[in-house]
Amino acid sequence: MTSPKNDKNPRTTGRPTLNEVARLAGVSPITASRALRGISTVAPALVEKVRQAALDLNYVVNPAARALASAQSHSVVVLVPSLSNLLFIDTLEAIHQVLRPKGFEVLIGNYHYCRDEEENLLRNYMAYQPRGLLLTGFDRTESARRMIDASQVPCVYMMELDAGAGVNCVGFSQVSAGETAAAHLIARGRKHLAYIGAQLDQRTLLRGEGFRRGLQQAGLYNPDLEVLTPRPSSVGLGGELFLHLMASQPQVDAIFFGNDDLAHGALLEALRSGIAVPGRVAILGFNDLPASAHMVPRLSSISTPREAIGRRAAEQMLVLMAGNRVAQPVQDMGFELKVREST
Amino acid sequence: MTSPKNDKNPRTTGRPTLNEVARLAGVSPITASRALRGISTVAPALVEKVRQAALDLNYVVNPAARALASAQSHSVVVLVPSLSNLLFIDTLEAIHQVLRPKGFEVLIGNYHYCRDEEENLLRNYMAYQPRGLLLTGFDRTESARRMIDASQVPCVYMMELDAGAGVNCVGFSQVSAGETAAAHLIARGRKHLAYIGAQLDQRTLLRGEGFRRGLQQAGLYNPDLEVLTPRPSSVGLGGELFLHLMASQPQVDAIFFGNDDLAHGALLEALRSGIAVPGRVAILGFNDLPASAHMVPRLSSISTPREAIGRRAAEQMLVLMAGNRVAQPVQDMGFELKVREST
DNA sequence: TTGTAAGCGTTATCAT
DNA sequence: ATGATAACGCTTACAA
Repeated sequence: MTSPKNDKNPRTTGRPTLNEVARLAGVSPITASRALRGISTVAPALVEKVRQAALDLNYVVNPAARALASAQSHSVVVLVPSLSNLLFIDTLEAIHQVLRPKGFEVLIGNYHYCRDEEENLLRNYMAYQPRGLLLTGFDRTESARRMIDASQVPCVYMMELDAGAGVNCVGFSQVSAGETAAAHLIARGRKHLAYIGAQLDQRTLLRGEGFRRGLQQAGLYNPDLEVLTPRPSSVGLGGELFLHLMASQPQVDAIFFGNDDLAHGALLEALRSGIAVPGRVAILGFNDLPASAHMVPRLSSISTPREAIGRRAAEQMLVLMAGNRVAQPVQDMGFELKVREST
Repeated sequence: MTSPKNDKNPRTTGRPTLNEVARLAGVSPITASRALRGISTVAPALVEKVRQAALDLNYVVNPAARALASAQSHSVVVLVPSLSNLLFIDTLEAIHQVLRPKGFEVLIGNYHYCRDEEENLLRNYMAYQPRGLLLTGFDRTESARRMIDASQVPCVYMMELDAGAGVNCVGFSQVSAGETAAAHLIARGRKHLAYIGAQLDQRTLLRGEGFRRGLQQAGLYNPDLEVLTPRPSSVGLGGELFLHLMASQPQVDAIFFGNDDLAHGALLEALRSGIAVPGRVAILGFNDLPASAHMVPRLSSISTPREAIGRRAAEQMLVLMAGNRVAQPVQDMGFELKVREST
């Protein structure tokens, strides 16, 4: 004489089921299912009834049952090389914002700029039968590549651009960002331009390549002024590398940093040791973090559309997961040079 | 005459099932299930057989089927108020590090310091029947609270401490952190001490309260020197509030900032406008972000054990999810005052 | 347009 | 210690 469903049954969750919604709405379960999923074959009046019943019962679908019945999960895996970089946080936020309202759950993996770790994460997350893969760049192990191909799971690559057949990617040209940096500093009349990059991931390398190319075209390239280290990028490291370079190559009059953290460190050490910026040396950053506009002097930087990249990539993913081909598989979201006081 | 299972059936995933493993091992599916789950009633010899069969077939359990049958997922929901703060990133990383190897998937929700958004996330994520909840602090809507209680899902609260019965929490006393800040600045001989806090979450308020208490005990409290704004915390805002306070209350000779971002902004603006730090005004931050030690002057700050909090909270959760009670439900991880140049 | 029947892959229950 | 059986809550296939 109590509640009709057995609350003590450990196999139930105690939550209302689609059956109960259907009963309350006076339709069959499958009709309720269709109504709730917005399948057009259901009469508007019934849809309304079912909606109301679901609301009344506080019904939420059981994702496990749905996934089992349809052999499709609703999870999308996103793999990024770092979380301590605001860059990827902004991108992740945007992805969440697009995917969550559509009922997808986002599984985040951080591989700490390590190819093997990315491969591992991929292998692990594949067990969840993800509906989609959002990956960062194109630099990964052969096994990882094979897993992705073999899985047949739709994949969107973020941050970089690649014209390969069947590749969906959203980003910008890292190389031309580097070229733009070079052009800007050269236009400022600088003659001894250096590049400082850390955490040598593909994109840092690509930017350095663009920068070098720009210098070469102007006949200003000097390999001694290229500082590359695999150490993880940080404010402290930026300061350290800056001081070392200024001491060993005193003729340097402009430095392009692979990212803003490094540039902040340089600015701070310049202040501490009385090196005039941009008087003696111009400093240009990359990514345009929120703090950059407030540095002393205010840091010129190349602003990257990380939020837009996340949004667009997620939107592409939605199209792909719906079984369609995206109209424009390669999306160049560009970048913007912000000229402030440091250059 | 082809493969025994119909590869064209859209309802299957094409992956090997427990049934096939069982068949290969020559046991019943349930025995295979038990063997794979490490349930002790299975004979060692059979366990070995099943293990081998699973390996041979490259079997991975179907999480959806498992969740449906057992009414238990393997996902743990973590809700944080922000991701743009390195604080929570470090905590999340640690949580992942503990939970992922144990086979749990971590679902992250960012509620942007908004109680209603937290409530929404909670409601949404509850549909996944999470096995555990890792929440930030104790300040939430009544509905959220009720949902948590009603769900019976084990919960660990991070960042703050609370001696309530049956509450599992890992953090430190925000109030005594504030008191420590006051004591330090007072010991430095400062007489006009201000508190600047933004993004008025519970913890910022609590720290302010501790700071105020410290000042009151020394007879140094002045309500005019308490600047609280709900605007989101940022470097830019810190600079702005700093300049405004110094102009309106020129007697101020020490400022405790609710977090390091704000303090960085203050330091930068002090530099720009020639306000001597710590000469004219001492600046103390909170959280000790990586950049703090490199500011000019180097920022004194209260360092918080965010990584340890995440790790410990996840470990508590593991205990709880195993159905046990944690030995020490309230874990004070402390904090550490780092005295550098700015105070 | 709606409904019936069956099954997705796993685990709980209860028997042996 | 092992197994037969019946769910778990939903969706696909097909029928009406």
